Amino acid sequence: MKKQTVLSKLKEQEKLARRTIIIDAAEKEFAEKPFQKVTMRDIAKRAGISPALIYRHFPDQQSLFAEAFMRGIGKVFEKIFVTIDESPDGAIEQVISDFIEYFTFNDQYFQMMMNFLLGGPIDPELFDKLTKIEREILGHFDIIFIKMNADGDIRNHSHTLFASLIGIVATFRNHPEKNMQQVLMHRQKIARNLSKLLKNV
Amino acid sequence: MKKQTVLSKLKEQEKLARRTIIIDAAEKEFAEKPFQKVTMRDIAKRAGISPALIYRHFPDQQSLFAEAFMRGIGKVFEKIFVTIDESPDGAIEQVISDFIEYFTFNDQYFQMMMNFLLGGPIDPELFDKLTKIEREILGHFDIIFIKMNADGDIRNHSHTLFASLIGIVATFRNHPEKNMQQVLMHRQKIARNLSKLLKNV
DNA sequence: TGTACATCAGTGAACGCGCGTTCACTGATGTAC
DNA sequence: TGTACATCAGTGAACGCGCGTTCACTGATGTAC
Repeated sequence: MKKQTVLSKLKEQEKLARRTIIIDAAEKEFAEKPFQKVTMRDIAKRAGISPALIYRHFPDQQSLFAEAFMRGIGKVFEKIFVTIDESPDGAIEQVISDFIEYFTFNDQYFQMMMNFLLGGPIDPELFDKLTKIEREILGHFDIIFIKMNADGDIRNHSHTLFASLIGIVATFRNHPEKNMQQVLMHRQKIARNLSKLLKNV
Repeated sequence: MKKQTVLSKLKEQEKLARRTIIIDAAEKEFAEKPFQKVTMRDIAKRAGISPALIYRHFPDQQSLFAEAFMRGIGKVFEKIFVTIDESPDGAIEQVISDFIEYFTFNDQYFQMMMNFLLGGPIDPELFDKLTKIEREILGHFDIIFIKMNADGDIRNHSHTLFASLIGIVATFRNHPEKNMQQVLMHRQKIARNLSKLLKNV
């Protein structure tokens, strides 16, 4: 292997490492305040770099936020998908409960998801990525209902499940200083009701 | 009746009329673009007045938006409440369908609702009003389930219904230039599935 | 090995814009005497 | 009935601030000869 290649590989890694540092910094900021309030300056400060440097790694704010979002939700859904795939009956209760729990303790990502869903027009490339994720989720939800031998339109059930989960997290939230455990319990209670309903399909 | 009283009553009416004109203008703007993009200048222009004048009637932007929102959703829910009250069985399908239809064609208000739900801290007075509306809605949803002789925790069913409705509207939306009728049909399809599930409670 | 030049990560300050809100002022109408 | 003064809706322009993004520059490291 040529020396140049080695060096350029190191350069690549370095670049990647910097990207990671920036995304980490962004995540930390998101954890502290609503993501709408997180500024490029905040992130730069947290990462210990100049704001301008962020633009050497991401074309704009939306791209950075999107990448942080992808990385964030990637983890949960991988776990959820494994649960679905490995369970003989699709483990609907577990899936619902994991979904609720994750988005309760990572509200940043829920907020971002809502923002992508509700917010106006976005970059087409980003739109494609999000559509792909949504399809993946629905695809796996289908598996649940197939394993349950559900009657009727499987995809329709998946849509119902997905929408209801989103709705539960969107609707019941931190009233001024109600703590997170209470919110979680309330959501889980409604979620259990939902599970029960969906068991009869 | 004294002349002064008459005059001051007219003054009052005039003032109220101006308020109404401003709210109307705001609603018209909301109908044309996502409410986040509607500016005070836009509204003033639409109402044919100076931006500064708005501040003689509303202390700030949030108050104006909130009032427009209240007026907007007030209409649907009144109608929905009547449906519930007058139907022998609570008319759950009708209620679900009306809810979906209204928020499909009045997405502005849905967006505002989401904004209040998700957005951080708001004026306490406004918060109270919104909480009151939510309670009213849940209270009427309770009536549905009572009329249906539902088993188990009634309020929990109402929460489930409310959350799912919100979720359906939040989740399935205008993909770039999919027309509103198609979106409505898709939502109604999921909503019918939800109705079916909730009939078994 | 030494020198001139290229590359490129990295920077702090500045640009530019949007937008809520306020300011200082006008002019019409009402009121007191 | 006429005059001086008060009130108040209404205005256009300006203030102020936040924040994404870009600019012009620096300095370290690599490369060619």
